[in-house]
Amino acid sequence: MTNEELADKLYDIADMLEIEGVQWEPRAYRTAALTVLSLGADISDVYKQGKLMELEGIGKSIGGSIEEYIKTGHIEKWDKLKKKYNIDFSTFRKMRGLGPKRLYVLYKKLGIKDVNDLKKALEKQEIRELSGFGKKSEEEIKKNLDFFLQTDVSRKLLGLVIEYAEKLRDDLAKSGLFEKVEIAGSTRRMKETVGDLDILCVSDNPKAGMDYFTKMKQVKDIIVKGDKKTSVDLDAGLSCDLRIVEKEEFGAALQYFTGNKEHNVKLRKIAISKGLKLNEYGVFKGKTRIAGKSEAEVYKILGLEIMPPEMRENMGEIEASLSHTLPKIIEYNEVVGDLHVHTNDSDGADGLEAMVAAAEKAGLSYIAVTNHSQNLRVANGLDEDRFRVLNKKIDKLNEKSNVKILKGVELEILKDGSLDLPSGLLKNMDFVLGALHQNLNMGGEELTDRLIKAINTGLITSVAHPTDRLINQRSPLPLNFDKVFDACEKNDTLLEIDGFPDRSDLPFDMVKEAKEQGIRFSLGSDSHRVDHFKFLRLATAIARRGWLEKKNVVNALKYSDILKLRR
DNA sequence: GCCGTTTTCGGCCCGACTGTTTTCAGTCG
Repeated sequence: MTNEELADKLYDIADMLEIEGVQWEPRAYRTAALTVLSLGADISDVYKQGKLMELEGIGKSIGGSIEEYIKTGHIEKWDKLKKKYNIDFSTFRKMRGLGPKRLYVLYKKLGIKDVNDLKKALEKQEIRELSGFGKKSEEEIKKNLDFFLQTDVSRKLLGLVIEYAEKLRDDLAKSGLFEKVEIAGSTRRMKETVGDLDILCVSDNPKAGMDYFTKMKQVKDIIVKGDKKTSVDLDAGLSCDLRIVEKEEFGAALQYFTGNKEHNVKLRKIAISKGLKLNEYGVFKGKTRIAGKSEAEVYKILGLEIMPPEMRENMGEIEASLSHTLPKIIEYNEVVGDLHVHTNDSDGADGLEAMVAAAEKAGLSYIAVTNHSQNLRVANGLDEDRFRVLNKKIDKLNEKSNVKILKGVELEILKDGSLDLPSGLLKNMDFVLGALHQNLNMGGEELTDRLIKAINTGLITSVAHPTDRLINQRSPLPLNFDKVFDACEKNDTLLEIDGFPDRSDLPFDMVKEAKEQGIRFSLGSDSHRVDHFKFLRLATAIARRGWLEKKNVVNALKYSDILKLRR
């Protein structure tokens, strides 16, 4: 049983209760479902620790249902409701345009249970005959179904859309129709994955602005179009909301559309407790706007210090802000080196000199060249002799290079926890990334012991991409991270934040946890070619989302100091 | 059904857009 499966059940119950016309329960179930979804840990572990009821939005009744589901695999309430409403809600939730109420009408009148039934009914043009529907509704549903069936609905990787989003922003700005253009939403928070793009503009001619937007070459289809809000599908396979507001509203709107949702809900409640109202147009006392021009002004009037967008995930930042204990998180320009770089000596595409030149162009003052070790044959891993040759080459290049090069390795941690290269060589390396790549089909406990044994050699500087997850492709390894963190703390071993888009590993919530235990981090782009250095920015974003300060990140050290990391 | 910086009872974020409705419900974010 996964958190996602449980969340689906809870969302189903919410949908079915909404059909029943029940007043507030659906909201409670949705809150609980979201809590389960965004939980860092496995829900059954939380249950075993007896901490279910401590979770936000989970009380006696829903907590009981979760317990029932963990123990039996069923929730009686769900079973009962599902007998009345045998609809494939979870699939329809991923499709746009049909909510519980209209799904129920389709179910009752036409017997539509799932996407296949819907397709048939559309072919027969039955839907337009229903009261409350019409020709336009039917066409809209068909359009949404086609889009759903053709498009990969999973969230896109930030690293693959951020430049596209920035170009879209710049193209809008170049039109001259907008006073301001700003990216908001999860892209502004630098979340690892992005569902759609949110762009916020100021213009005194919204009609012309929206016309320009909907005619841009990136726009494939218009979903809704108004003066304040327009939604479109883009050629990049994701949708985009454009909002246009007045200058005086810009800060409130930027705050609102940056989110995340739970962060905003909490802010609104604070506003209410102060007798104020917060919406995307400002902070209001009665009907008078008392703030809204800038984000800082909005936070200040609510009694909060503003925090960077990366921190706005309702992970304690509002409480820290209220108590004036927000950390000063690391700035992008404070990261001066990249500590995970490959060359064509192992599986990179470009040579050492080219990579160093690209690093200089990226404004870096040093890089660690960390090619794979011999056992990773698929990546052309290097043996001891080849490393000695490469290291000599690095020493020579270092004499004339502006960008300093650390002699490194991304070292295989073998099946039994031993290291893939002799310790004599490793002791002369400047930076050793320990990595698990092979023989991963063992139990969590064995895997944890294997990694800890390697850490305890004291020869590993940093643990590469610690969970080994690949977003949308591969689950994290079943490691016991409490134990791994303890081992890192004891050996003063770093954890890596790998910024390669589908890795984004360590994930930000675990970064925050490890930081609280005093562990330090290394950041790496995991570059395999000259244009990959841009991923260091994504690693830095994860560091910021995990509340890391300058002192927690070794990439903020000078070259001479980073050499001292090795004993 | 959940929750508490005026509350253990009585609230629950709130606005934009669309279609089919003649004043609003459904959906989305």
